[in-house]
Amino acid sequence: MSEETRRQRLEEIKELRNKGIEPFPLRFRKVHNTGTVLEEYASLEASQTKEDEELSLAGRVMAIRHHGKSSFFTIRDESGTIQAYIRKDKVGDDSFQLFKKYVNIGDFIGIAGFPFKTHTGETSVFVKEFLILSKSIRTLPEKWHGLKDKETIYRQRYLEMISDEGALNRLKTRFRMISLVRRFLEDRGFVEVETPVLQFTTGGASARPFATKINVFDKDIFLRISEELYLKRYLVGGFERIFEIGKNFRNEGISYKHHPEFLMMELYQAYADYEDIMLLTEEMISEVVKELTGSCKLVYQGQEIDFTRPWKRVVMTDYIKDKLGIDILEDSNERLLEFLKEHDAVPDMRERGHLIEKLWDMVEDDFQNPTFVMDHPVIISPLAKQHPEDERVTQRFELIISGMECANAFSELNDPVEQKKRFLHQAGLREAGDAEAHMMDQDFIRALEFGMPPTGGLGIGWERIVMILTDSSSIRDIIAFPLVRPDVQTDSDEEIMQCEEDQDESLR
RNA sequence: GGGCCGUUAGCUCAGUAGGCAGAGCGGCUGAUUCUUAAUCAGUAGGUUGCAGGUUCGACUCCUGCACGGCCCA
Repeated sequence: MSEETRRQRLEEIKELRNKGIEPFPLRFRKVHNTGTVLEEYASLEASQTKEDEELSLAGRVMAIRHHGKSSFFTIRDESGTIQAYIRKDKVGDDSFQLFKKYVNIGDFIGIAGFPFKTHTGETSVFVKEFLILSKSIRTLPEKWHGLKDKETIYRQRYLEMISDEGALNRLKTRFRMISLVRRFLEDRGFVEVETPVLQFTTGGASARPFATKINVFDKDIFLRISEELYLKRYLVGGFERIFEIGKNFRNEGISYKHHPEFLMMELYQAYADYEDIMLLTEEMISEVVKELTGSCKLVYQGQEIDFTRPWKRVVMTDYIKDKLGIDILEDSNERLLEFLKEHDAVPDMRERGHLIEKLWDMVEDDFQNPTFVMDHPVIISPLAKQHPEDERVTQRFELIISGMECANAFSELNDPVEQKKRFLHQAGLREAGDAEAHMMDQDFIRALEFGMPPTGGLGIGWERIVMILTDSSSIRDIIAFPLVRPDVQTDSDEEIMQCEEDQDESLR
């Protein structure tokens, strides 16, 4: 085991302290970044030195190549990796011995020196002084093959970040994207607001919530499944353009595109309808894609995806009729069920809405390029306003990219009487055993009774879009710390024992 | 929930009709003042995921369990 390596490192820490060297000092004056240094001195000639320049860098030691009286090593900081060169005649015997004996791969060190280029033309730092900033007592994953084991990657993502630059960049893309979305919306007058995560009545989506207990009230309480119903209360209160970016929680399965806690963005624009929102969605997403990839076209899992506007629009009922020969507005429940039976796709719940959802699932995969699927039936859209030209459907759209639902939007239902009717229908489904049906939210109805302006609303699951931007096959690849089943062995016993052993050792 | 696959040194991976458990990287010791997957010599490191079973003998075959991955619901 590398238990031996750990003990060696712990021993070295003691030795350093005995020499009066603190292996975990408080701070270091880091002046330069490796990235900017590499850029700034790129034009040096091979073998050229700049002895009058002073550099101060810090980072993790990623590789060391000892050569007797000199050593090359690389350090990595957030901006990149740079090579450094340390030589006995430059730093003195003691310092050089200290480096050779006590600096290991994985340690953080700070270095002071000057820039130069090696004979082979690599920009490097000639070390005049160094300082150990943090000792590592565990072995890093192998440098060449990196970390491959999915389980270790998910449980110890920091290891993947250290050993796989691609993984680090995927996460950086995620956070950069969120920042771009914020700026985009703020530039257009949207205000970022917040809504409660803990709710007694969850709503705004069809999903099972996580339930917990709140002690002060001794009552069951849920984690939100969407932000919608509270955001609309802001509109009742007088806000006109709002958005929220935050985690939502759904107590459902995990798949390549589902994760129990996920990033949701919702926005609401008063006096707008779903047409306005469709244009906004196109503009926002294509701008973000272009900013992050430099192009409107990219390849996702071997398939080209073209974000060039305008995006294709498809009316849901027409598409299903063309594709499956089923009229989801007119055909009887028996006909729908019969068709689903033929295709071995009968859902657990058999209310009409479930049958329609299932039929849609059968064709959703057809869309690779961004496509708006529009005008969903009222029965599966309890929060959307009816279409003035056809009362059986709503002014709603979903955005499908690479077969994944990436956005959901509608002209918001603001008629309190109609909304109550829709909730009552949902309550009926709940009675019938549909755990995902919407809960009745009396206060929300009351809010609507005070009046909410006509409003267009939108929800985007940005994580799926990051997947596409980073060519990730699973949503877990762009969630830094995805949910994994607790590993009893390593998460408790072993680690606790190890802590105790370390304690014992330090007492000796 | 069902099917398939995986779990061997810190990491990446080999392995055998069932017959002493291997390599590379990393570690340690030594050599080496322009290397860059540095090189060279030596060396340590394993409850083969866990628990049973079959067998003279199991990393290998069987059963159960745990964790993970992929596909399906």
